[in-house]
Amino acid sequence: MLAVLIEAERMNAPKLQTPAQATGSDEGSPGEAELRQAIELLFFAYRDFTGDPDAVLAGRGLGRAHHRAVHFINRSPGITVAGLLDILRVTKQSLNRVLRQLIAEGLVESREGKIDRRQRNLFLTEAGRELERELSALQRDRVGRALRDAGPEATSGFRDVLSQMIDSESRATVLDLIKRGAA
Amino acid sequence: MLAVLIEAERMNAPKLQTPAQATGSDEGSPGEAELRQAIELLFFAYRDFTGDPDAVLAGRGLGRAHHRAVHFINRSPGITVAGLLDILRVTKQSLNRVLRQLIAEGLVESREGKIDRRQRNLFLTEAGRELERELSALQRDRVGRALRDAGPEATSGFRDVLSQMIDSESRATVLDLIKRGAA
DNA sequence: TGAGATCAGTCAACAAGGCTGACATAAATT
DNA sequence: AATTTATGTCAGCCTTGTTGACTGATCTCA
Repeated sequence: MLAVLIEAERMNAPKLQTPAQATGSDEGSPGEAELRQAIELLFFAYRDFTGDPDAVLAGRGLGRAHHRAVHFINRSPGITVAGLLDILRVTKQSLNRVLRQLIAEGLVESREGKIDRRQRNLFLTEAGRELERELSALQRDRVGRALRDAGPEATSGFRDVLSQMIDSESRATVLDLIKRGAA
Repeated sequence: MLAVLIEAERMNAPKLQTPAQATGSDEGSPGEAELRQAIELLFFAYRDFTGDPDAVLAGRGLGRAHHRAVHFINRSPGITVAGLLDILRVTKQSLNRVLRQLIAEGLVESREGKIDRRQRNLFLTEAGRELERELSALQRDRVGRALRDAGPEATSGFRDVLSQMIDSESRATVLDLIKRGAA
């Protein structure tokens, strides 16, 4: 194994090519090779980013879908099912399966809406908050370390690029959602 | 629907909070709210990033797993099954199912290794290359536009942060893999 | 040369988490 | 009173991951 990959030096991580010269594109616009690198970087980074929580969740018989629900319920306690559907963009059947499990395991509580009694307001129980803290601690460690090591300039570049990657029609809405805290 | 999200102004995307003051962390290290924002940004951006190709693939009866295989075969023509397993980190049964379909559809060709006849060297057929071009064009458009709009400074910050997010044990190896082109 | 390791492929069974379609109920709205 | 909305649920399907067991061909090494 590792056939292709063995001989890489483990220390001093090789810097990726810098924008300018590297891939020939005359101006500031990224060349083909640069784009491929960015795309692959996204793939590998995202894989490791989701890897830590996945491992914890697997031990509990839960999956990434549960993590997403727990994250957004923690973030906006009392969020309705429809609100969560909007954010996650899955079908209600899909979400419902996840919520049912979370409620059965005592991680999430569903209360009848006070203004509109058809709605259900979702909350984490203490056990749910504990799980959330465990999962987010892992991701905050990883992301926090990356941002710190890369520095504040890089951090703002990272944010700018990711923001621009969001569908332009929903960008403002999504960024606004992200910007507001728990609310 | 969109209950929570409606009233966001669509124009002039709201800037996320800036590192310094915003979340109280005394020094340059990111605060809790900043980290949550970065994590959510990653989630939303990655979702849209994978959305374009997913839509095309769905029309062909293929999925994201096929995309990954096609991408890395295109990138390293002649790669062996073991090499691909190493990169994708899935089981050979899982990969084999995907490869079998790709070969059956005439998108991938598997040739007996010349040096080691146990190995199989994988190549895209012309149809495979065409699909690859279609898929990567979508992603290159999105990522290219994002990098261009965010500028070269942001681009390098984006790369730095993502690089730091990769597991430190495999970072050098992975970055080296990314850095080399098709080779 | 012969034993054992390695590369690839396969079968079977299972689980997570997407999806569609059809329906039911309670509550709100018109 | 009729209709719409919010939620929940049943049933069935698909993709893509998993484990475990086993085969055949080929390479390597003692």
